[in-house]
Amino acid sequence: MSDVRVRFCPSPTGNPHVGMVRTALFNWAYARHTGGTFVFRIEDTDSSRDTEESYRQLLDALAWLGLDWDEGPEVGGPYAPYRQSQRLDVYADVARRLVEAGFAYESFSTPEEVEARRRARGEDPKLGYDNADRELTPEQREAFRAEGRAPVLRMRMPDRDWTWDDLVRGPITFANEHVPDYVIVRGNGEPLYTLVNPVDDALMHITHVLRGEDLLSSTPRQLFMYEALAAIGVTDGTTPMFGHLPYVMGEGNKKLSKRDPQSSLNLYRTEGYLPEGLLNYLALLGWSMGDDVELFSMPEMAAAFDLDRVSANPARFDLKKCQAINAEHVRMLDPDDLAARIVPFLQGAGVLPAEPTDAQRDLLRAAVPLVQTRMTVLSEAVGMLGFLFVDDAALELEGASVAALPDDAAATLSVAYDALVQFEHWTAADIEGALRVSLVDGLGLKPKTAFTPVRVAVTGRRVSPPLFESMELLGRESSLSRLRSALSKLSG
RNA sequence: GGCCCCGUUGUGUAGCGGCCUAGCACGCUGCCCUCUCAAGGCAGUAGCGCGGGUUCGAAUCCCGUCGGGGCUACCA
Repeated sequence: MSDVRVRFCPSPTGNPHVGMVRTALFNWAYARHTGGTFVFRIEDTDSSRDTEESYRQLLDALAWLGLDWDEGPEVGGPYAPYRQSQRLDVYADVARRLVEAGFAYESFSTPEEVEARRRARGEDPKLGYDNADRELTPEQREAFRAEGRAPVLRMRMPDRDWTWDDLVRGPITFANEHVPDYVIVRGNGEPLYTLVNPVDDALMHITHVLRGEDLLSSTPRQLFMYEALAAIGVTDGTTPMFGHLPYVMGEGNKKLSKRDPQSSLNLYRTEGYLPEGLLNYLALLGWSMGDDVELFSMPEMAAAFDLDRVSANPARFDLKKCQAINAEHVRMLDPDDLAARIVPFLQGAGVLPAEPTDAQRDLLRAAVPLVQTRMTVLSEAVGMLGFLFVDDAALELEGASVAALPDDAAATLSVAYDALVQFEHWTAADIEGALRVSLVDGLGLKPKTAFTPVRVAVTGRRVSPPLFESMELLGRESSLSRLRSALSKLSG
């Protein structure tokens, strides 16, 4: 095992989204590539926004995706607990020591007061906090408390510039005046991200921080936090390397937001994307393997993943491309595996019962090769294969498909029935042969014209898996029964 | 407004000074194959934001400019 320690530390708010998954994936891949440790930490210190349901979904999402973590909820680890809501005493202690050492101080100013002061000085009110509370005397602080004010805690930023060598962007510098005395603890005593994130990264010995670009500007303040933590003896002073991942964009030029339906991981799960397909696509958003290879498994990605191939420019989420990548993964699946993955979708649609019979499982397994190259997502199996499992009497003929049939469709069906009913062999090749002789040769129809009415009669749709193979799987009795039934519907 | 990041076809990328008359994939268009739809095969479409430099030579290096995005909270 290498010394590399990376982490994925989402806040449990709302539903898991694809941008979050991409961040998790890159961290996971880097840990697996380096033989390091992947830490999963829950940043649930905002009691007003965090929910238990969101927490459960987070665990469920990573498990479904197969992004296994080495330390974190449910598996534990040397720095447990990994839910920040269970570590509040740690942060309270650190905050107290930061104040005692002079790195942090109590601040009573309200945002309105800060703005008013800046205006009075003829300054831009948007400049933010003005360090007014830095040197309050004990008497002044008492006076504020007497007014009923509860102070926040702010870091006392030293007067210097901040530079680091970003893992994906190279050297980045922020000038001193653009890094404010930021708040680390709320007036009500709740610690903020600005405190808990670097504290835990330091305590958990994180070596590489790979996170979204939105956190770029908070890096300077965290750099100082590391120094402060070392100075008060909380850590040994090691600071992680930072790498800021590009945004995942939605439609237009906006960052993909949680509100955007296209960003919802659950959507992709319910539509039947394969975890490996979704992850493969997401990997392409900001990383490339090179050598014109863009189709790979997660073990292959882990073997190849390196930070120097991570791009800094924002990538737009392209559903079409995502579908294409997923379809490739569907095709790469072993048919038995595909069949097993399809079962829940057929069950969910009521096509299969909760406990499918052996005959149903065999039929599905036999049918899978017919649809494997035709599917983009698993949920499509319901529409493609449903006709195989429904009772003959319950088969519904799609209205539009029936309407598009030519006028002589009934006659075609009649001839087809007569040709097949006297036929004892029931293999795809025999069925095809019989229908070609009777319809194409006999009636002089084009193959497409000849077979479409039969297809609609047997499968209920104009578009279906290959007809003759489908009829073989369906069996002689069902096939003939459906021809009879369609014939009477068309004639009547 | 200030700060920071980003800038190769519609989209994602390869490219890290000459192999680029810019490659690959998705998309789109056409053709082939064909029992429908797919898959597959073939062909086509479209790009280095702009302007200066540096250099014998720039998509690749530098500067400027324009454009896009993010941050600017007692959210993360």
